[in-house]
Amino acid sequence: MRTYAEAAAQHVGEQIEVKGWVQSRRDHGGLIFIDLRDHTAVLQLTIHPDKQEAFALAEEARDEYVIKATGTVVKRAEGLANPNIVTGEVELLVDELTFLNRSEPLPIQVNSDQNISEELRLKYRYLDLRRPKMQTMLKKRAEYFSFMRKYMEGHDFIEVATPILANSSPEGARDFLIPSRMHPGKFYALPQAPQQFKQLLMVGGIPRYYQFAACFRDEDPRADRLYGEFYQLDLEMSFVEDGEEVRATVEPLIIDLVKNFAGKELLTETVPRIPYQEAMDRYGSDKPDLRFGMELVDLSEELKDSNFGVFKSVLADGGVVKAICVQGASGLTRSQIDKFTEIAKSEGAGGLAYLTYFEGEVKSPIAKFFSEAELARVREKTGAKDGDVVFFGADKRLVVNKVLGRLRSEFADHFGLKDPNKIALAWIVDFPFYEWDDKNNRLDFGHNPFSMPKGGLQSLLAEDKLAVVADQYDMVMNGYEICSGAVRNHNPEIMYGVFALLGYDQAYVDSKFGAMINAFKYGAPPHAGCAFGIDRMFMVLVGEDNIREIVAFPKNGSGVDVMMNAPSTVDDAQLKELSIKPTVQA
RNA sequence: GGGCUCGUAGUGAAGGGGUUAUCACGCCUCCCUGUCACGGAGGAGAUCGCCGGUUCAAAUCCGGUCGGGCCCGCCA
Repeated sequence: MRTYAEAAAQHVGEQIEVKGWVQSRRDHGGLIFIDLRDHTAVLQLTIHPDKQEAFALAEEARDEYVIKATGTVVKRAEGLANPNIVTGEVELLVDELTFLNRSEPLPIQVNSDQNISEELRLKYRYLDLRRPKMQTMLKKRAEYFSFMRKYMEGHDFIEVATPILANSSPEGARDFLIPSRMHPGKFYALPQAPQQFKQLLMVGGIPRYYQFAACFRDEDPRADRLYGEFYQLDLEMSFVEDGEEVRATVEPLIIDLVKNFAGKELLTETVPRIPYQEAMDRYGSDKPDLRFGMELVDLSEELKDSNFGVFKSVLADGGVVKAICVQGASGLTRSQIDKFTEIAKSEGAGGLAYLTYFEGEVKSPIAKFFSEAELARVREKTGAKDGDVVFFGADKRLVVNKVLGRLRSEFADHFGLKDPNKIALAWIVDFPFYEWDDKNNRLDFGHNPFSMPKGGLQSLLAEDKLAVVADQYDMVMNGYEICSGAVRNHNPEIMYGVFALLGYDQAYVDSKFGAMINAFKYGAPPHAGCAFGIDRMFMVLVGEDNIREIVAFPKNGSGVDVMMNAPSTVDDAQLKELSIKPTVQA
């Protein structure tokens, strides 16, 4: 069987057989056309009444019937070609027609561009996948995987599969637990990432490992975060002591993907390395979108003597006053500004003060609190021009950065500053090893407890534990975190040390990470690696803003597979075998 | 767990206290030999998510509830 695209191009004049779905049927009474669809194209079948059996069937054909037709590929007569389809120069003059399967009227239309609710698309995903957009997506995704695999193989990475039935990990996300039949009362867990296994591979003498790793986390989803399961391009390299070596190894792959797979333009050929603190100060985010400017400006010094009560008290409490200048924002309506204010509040701001520059004047309810000199300094430092608006954040540094960082992104969306044809990459480096947990009022790990503190054991002695820096790095693509990695801690002494600072003793570390810490005692090489969130990266590369668009069978926002009805109840016999007794009735 | 938002024939949308709830696609019947999102004539199909309240009267207003989406929390 030939594809329709081939048939059109190479088999004119020949007798061929085609199979496919009825895309549409046009019945002219004495002549019937059927647009037949396969995975390559749509081909017009022409059925004349002199082929009695075929014609009778053609009258019965409906959308999405699966049919087989034999006939002759003929060039269409002058003026009858259809330039809108690839097979438009030809048609199949049908001799015989067979129904391979009928179709009931469809719950969602396959041959239409109309919007369909995601709920229905997911319920009838097998129909949704027939649409050209989804067909293209799946093909593109396969190509994407192939692209990455070739690169990894070409750089001496060895693919190793690690267990799916693994152990519950004490830190991190919520686990998916699997009850053990053979060991009643005990549980496996699906891996949140193959972190420990890949480090053990390094100890096992594998020089470079990679894997398309399935990762499982039971946390609430987002538009850029799948529920339950997702894939990482997971990799690790032994005898690496400097994270730059990992970054330099994988960076060309990502650049190649941007330029040659996605066909997009890089904002800068050289990928900047931005220290975490600098990213927070300048962009208010550890995953800044660098396609646009609108950087945060610190005005604490310039406004330290202002008469504005809010700023005054914040600065007195050791807080900061920062601002972003939004170009052309003077045209925002009151209700639009209210919306941005709500967003600011949702991130912890008390309100949203601003200065509007319009027709040579500064207009603002708060302008009267500032002296001419102060206003001049604000204007100079923010670079505000006529038509711009300067929005302020005043609070503790962390809060201000978060609020203005979010606003920066929201304003960029509003004003269309996120060029879909451009990709901006950055490495964010030097993450803090520890951070302060406000809720529990204690020190906690910032990111990954397995990364090496920069400066090793010595660094842990620092007075300010929050100043300890992890040799850890994230890659950011257009404001999305697409990769996280680190130079790992392969030294048992330092491992015990980083946990000791949080009050965990040696026995605790042994009990939780026994296999790994034990392995480190037998000649573990230094190693480093990273993992790319490849679903999310694919989403950004193909310009989608919802990650469910690029997955064949995603769960919905409530973690439900609406097509398969998972999760579901199970037989009592199954539960009994697993020694499980539910405390709630579903 | 919290905030915002949406829910009207199979699908997508319009309407917004008062006659028979509007349109497009799809579906059914009939006509049609060059269409290609064919065309023409006719038809069926909706307890306006659910429950309650206000009212002479609720799809419309109010309260609750269920379901979807986005966000916060969460995601070492």
